[in-house]
Amino acid sequence: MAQSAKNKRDTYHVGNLAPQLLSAAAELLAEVGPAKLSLRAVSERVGVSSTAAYHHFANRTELLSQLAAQGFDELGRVLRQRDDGASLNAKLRGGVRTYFAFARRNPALYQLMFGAELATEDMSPALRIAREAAFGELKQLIAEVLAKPLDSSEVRSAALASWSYTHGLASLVIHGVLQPPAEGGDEAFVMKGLQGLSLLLQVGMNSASER
Amino acid sequence: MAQSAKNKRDTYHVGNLAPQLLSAAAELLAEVGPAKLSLRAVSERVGVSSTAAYHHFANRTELLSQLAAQGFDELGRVLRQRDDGASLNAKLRGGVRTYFAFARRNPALYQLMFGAELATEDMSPALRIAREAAFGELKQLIAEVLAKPLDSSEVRSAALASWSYTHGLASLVIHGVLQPPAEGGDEAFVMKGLQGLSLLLQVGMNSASER
DNA sequence: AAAGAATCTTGACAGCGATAAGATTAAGCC
DNA sequence: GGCTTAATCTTATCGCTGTCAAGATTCTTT
Repeated sequence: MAQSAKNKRDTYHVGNLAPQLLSAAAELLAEVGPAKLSLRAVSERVGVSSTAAYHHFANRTELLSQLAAQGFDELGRVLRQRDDGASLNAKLRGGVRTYFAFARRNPALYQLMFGAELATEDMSPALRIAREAAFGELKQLIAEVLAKPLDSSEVRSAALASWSYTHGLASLVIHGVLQPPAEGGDEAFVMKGLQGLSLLLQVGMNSASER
Repeated sequence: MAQSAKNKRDTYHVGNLAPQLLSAAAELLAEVGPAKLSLRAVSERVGVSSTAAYHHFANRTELLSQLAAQGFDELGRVLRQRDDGASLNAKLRGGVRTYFAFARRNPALYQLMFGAELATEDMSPALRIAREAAFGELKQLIAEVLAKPLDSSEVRSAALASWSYTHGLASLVIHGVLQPPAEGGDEAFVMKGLQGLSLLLQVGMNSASER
């Protein structure tokens, strides 16, 4: 009669299966990665039949989409909480560091969020919105650093470009192409890259608006 | 008796199956992407039984690895041919443009080269070598732009960082997160990002070696 | 020409996503 | 309360996948 949480888990009707499936899927995702995450394994972990999930999610893709959307929500959240008193460069560095740390903390989730698995044109609207919101946080941060209006063209390119750099670095590290040196850790690694990039652009970008 | 090219393709012994499988796989890769590339489809395209490939490749992963290695070879090749008389910034821009264009031209191959599919610790040595060689070309280019020794720490970080930026941009575009605007095309898109990044780093990186 | 190795096919197995049809429980209605 | 209906979960099954084992065919070597 307790209408919310059902305790009789030995047979049949579980009750609020969807969230249980989602959290089991999140666990498994971290363990085996996005490609090898099977609905059967998720169902088994919850203790339910292999096809039970289909009454709560249209298919595997929808379950993964919701996981990814949760990821973008979380990413947006960590990007939002920043030190308002910080200097401009501290703000920029902090953002990059936070983003990179998120990716490193949740490599499998990050792969799912930015991988090919969900990158179809009929992508879930909720996922698309969550992603845009996360990118919005990023633009907000860049706008503060540049002290320019949020939707100016400079802010957009700069946000896009700094996103590309950080995402690229995270992606290369997560996929084992690069590995941050043991000494100094990720922090120093990311910052050194930023410095290298700064130097390079100083040398190689002194003609402003060609073309 | 012609020992190299066998023409009797109606039955049995095909002869030099491996390259045929590879090129069929390359075609299919471009059509369906790395995740959905099945050995059965490859075999069928060549006109051979589903398990024939196992006499030339240990498993699916090895076939994909060879495809990816070919990709890195090609990438290294296009990066190597650059205009020696160009200015520093033209050289840098040219490299970025070439790299990005390669990724755009072969999105599925690029996904395979940098995706999770082959990113295991027991990765094929040949693939690892091919990847290192391609990165070597990149470092070479950056060394020229910076006019510094090839294995200096500045060149390494700058190469790594510019790679991260370009890879990140390519990755975001290929996975549908960003899309280059119709007007101007990829070229302008990439360059605008570089400018945005340059501006941002000017503003946000004025303290050199903080910790 | 015979023997052995290389190459390709047939047959089979387990795991996957997904659908259809049936069993069980909950909720709504009188 | 009891009946009806909808929601939930299970069982059975399909087609597809990678992979292995065993047999058939062809090439190579002697």
